[in-house]
Amino acid sequence: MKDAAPNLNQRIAERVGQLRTSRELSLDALARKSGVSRSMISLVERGESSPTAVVLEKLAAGLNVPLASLFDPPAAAKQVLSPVARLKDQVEWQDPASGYLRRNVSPANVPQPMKIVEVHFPPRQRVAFETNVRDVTVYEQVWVLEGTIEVTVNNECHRLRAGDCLAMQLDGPKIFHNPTRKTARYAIVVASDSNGRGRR
DNA sequence: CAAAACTGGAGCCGCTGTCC
DNA sequence: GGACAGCGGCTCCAGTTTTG
Repeated sequence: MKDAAPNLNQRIAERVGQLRTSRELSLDALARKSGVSRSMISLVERGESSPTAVVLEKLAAGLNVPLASLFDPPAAAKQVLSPVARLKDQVEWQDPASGYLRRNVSPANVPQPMKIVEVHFPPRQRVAFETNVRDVTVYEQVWVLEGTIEVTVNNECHRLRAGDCLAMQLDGPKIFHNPTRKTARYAIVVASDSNGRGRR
């Protein structure tokens, strides 16, 4: 899926722009909320930059959505809401910085509070999310399917092997690290407390 | 060391609201 | 209606940081 990347950048661009305007945030306002410069946000919204996972996570926090929902098609495009997401239709995105590959497994835009994401995490790589506090509570569970990863949440490091599952809340910095020489594969289940709140 | 990602400042342009 | 100010979006640029 190499040629899908520009398409996906376009999708992220539309999605970020749509979420920002729906929250009535200017570039400046989102820049202040997310900690990403407005120049960068402008580049992302025009699809002229390949943002890293760290930047996207900051933007997602500023927009009060889970990172995974930045890969959903824009609301206008959700004409047919299928409860099934076929493998070929599941969006894949690769972090240009670490090379980690994530796939949104869950069907896009279904009105449910949880999402499943599959991640292939390259050997020796490390991704540090700052994870700003959101107005809504976001919960995550990481279930390791293959290999070993270390997840540091609130300064506590958890070494997870195949079959292990870690539950955490997205309200502080977290670091994903694969200390081994083998790609790790894990599933993330993300759920948010989206009970209407999130207005601030 | 080079390239890419990223930041922050400055300037330009278009739109909108207000005042005379 | 025209002048003006304020705001938002975009672009350019110089500089820093990170990564391979």
